[in-house]
Amino acid sequence: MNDFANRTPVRHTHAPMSKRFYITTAIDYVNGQPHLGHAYEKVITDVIARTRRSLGEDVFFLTGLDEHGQKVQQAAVAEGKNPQVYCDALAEDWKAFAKKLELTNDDFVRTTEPRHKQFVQAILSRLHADGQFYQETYEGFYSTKEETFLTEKDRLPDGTFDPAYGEVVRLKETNYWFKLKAHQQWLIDYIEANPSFVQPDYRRNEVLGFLKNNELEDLCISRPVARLNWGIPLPFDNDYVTYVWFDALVNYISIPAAHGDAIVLNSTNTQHSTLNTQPSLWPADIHVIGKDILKFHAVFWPIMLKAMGLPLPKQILVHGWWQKDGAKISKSTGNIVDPVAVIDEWGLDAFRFYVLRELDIGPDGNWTDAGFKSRYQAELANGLGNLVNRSLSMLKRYRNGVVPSLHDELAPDATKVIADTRALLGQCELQKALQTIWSLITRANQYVDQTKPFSLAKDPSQSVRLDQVLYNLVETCRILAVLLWPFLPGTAARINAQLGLSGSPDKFAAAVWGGLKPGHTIGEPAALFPRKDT
RNA sequence: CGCGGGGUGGAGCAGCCUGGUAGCUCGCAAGGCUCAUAACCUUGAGGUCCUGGGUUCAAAUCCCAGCCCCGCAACCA
Repeated sequence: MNDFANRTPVRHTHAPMSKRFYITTAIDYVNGQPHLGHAYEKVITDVIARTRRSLGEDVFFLTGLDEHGQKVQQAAVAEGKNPQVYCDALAEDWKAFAKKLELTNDDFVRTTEPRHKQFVQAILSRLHADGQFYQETYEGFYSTKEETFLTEKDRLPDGTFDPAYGEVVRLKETNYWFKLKAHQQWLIDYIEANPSFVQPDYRRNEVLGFLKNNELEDLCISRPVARLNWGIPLPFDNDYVTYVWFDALVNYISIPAAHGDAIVLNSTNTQHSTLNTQPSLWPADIHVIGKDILKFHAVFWPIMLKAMGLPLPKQILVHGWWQKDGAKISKSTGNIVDPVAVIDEWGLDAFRFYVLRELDIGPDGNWTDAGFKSRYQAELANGLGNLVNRSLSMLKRYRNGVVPSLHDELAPDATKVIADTRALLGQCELQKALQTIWSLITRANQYVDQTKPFSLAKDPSQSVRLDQVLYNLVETCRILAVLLWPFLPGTAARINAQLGLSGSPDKFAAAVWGGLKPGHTIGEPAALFPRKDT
């Protein structure tokens, strides 16, 4: 379970000073159950991470948990537990969830860990010393029930507040604020000059629209301990804890710091350091997030980083939300998809395939059980599974499983698909990549129909031709395993095993025609995606 | 004047930025094949590309106006 951290030092020794491909998911609020949205974001990120590794890059993939805040505190108290004990138990569930999804994360951050808290305090001290914060007293309407300040927007048309807020009182509270508003124009200029910073483009436009039409307010970064004590104390004022921004977002750099990233460690010092500042992790290459937290990542976070003197992440990749059966996913109405239940029934790869194939990164999507079954049956069972099964079965039956001489009739098609897939993967076009890979499956199935190996097998004079056809088919299956590995790692491994190959098809470099050697004996064919007749 | 997303053959979608025979998956119909998970291959039927204007030699695609759906705040990715 806790093998994440152990991988990192090993990789470090290989390339200690070169920039690694650093990709993150948002960290999830621990006080909730993992659901489809969480699974989706993690799977997307995992596929990108696996893709980069397959292409030979040194990758660091981070995911984790946000564990501070009022809700956790309250929930823990309600159960009569210490908040840390409460979080520790939940964190095990989330780690199990990551394992269920077979994520290849290199670390798993928890914001209650000392390594994170220490870094947060260090960076807060540094920024405080730099004069980035100031204190101000805010007076406003406060809901004692919800423990939150209300704004004019929360007023009902008749001027009152919704009864759900309970008693609303005027309250004065002094807090620390981060100087955000001064950087508005800088951020606009930056986003305009860097079109790939926020993707897809329509999300970028949304951010620019927001920035151009609204005046930024400075960011309140603290809460009095009297109101919230489950948080990281401000190092310069123990009467406060830091609020979510300087806690959760900072995970993206606190973990690099914990791994010795020089550029991040330097940022906690006010004086210039002679440390080697050659980057190893930071800046992140991609932050994968949901559309709901776009503002935090595309507005607050860049300005925070600017204040810290750190470079900005290269890209914020924003995905959409899932609906189920055309309606909002809602626990209260029972309109939910339980990813664990789906995985248990259909297998992890079927789940990964559906969410990646059904929905492009960006738009909202719609989960339907019928659609899931349809894709499982049509694309996985009848498409991929059947092609591999029929190809290997014929080699087994007609040639006793021995790979014949090289032949390259399908090589041009395969090579084209390999090149296209590679280009699409480089752009994180996961859905289009899958469509492209499937075009090779379709091509191979057509090839069977056109060449009729089962007929050739009945005519001894066609033996050479049969060898040629069989080689093309089996070699195509081998290449498919390599192309599919980032998406369907288990299936790719099973194809490889059925081909009698050792090792994992996890290197894109192996996607070159002619990899299967004549004389090699394949393993036993077996259905990859058993048909489900229910 | 809330904001955002969308209206394309029976269903679900792509195309629209960078105008030029309307494409994909599923479903349906007919045919072929039998190696394979009753899977595979071919062909076909089926579309006022929401409406009305405009620009253009040419608009699903650009511009204007309108109509209609769907989300919107803490269960939230």
